[in-house]
Amino acid sequence: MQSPGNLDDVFAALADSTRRGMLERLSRGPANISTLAQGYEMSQPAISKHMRVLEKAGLIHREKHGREVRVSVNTQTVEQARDWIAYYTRFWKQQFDAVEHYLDHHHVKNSSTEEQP
Amino acid sequence: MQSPGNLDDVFAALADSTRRGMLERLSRGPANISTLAQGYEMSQPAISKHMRVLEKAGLIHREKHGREVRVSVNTQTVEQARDWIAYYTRFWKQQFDAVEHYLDHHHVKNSSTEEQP
DNA sequence: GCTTTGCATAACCATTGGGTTATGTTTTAA
DNA sequence: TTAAAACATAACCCAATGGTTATGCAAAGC
Repeated sequence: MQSPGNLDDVFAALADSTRRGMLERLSRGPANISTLAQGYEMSQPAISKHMRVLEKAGLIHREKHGREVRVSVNTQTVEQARDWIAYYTRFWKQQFDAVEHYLDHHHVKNSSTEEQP
Repeated sequence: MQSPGNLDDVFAALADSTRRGMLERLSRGPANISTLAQGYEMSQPAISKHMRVLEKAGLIHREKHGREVRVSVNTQTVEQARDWIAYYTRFWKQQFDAVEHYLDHHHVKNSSTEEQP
């Protein structure tokens, strides 16, 4: 049973283009591991390791069907990561807009890194 | 000039609670590095390294003011990461909902990992 | 002027991460 | 029943990460 995924593991799992590619592939529906491995020039154990990382992060769910493993995305964990960013983005943009507003009202655009002599 | 940040670097930067803590702190407004370091029991060079990671990822912007460095969040990069997740979340949830719908119509809930004998 | 403050940088160390080859196990196909 | 397919696991290698101490350096304070 994969944990809901702490953010350290979740973001670390997303920090690899191979794993992101697999998740993108999974947006077209669940797939076997060998299917997910298509197009990646790396050994099968390497793929296996990536799956472990994604699973430990709680980003995917595995289902054994005979000798194959069907993988699907755990939307809860994915939304958890998105929500962390989305929550703070609100405040970050807010202050960003405030600076824009300030610059706009003082007609000093393009001065972000300038030093006044 | 920091790059717009490729997703590898961005997510890797987010995969550390110290750095996420600093970004959270920055949601209350820009701050000096020494201010950001408050509450973390680690050496100053360690903090410096974290700042470099955040900057290389394009997540923050530095502004020298005398001997101090004012740090603020680069909202573009942050939104870029959020958008990647948000975009695929749509499809992931879609198929997730489809499965839910299927299970609902066949009255076979709680059967995700069961094997029928 | 001299000292302290706020950083950066270098050199080092232990751990982790992403890859490999080799091997094993279970299920399916011939 | 024997072979092949679809995985997992172990042992290893090398580069990257996150921390340290030591040092340097420019700006501020006294």
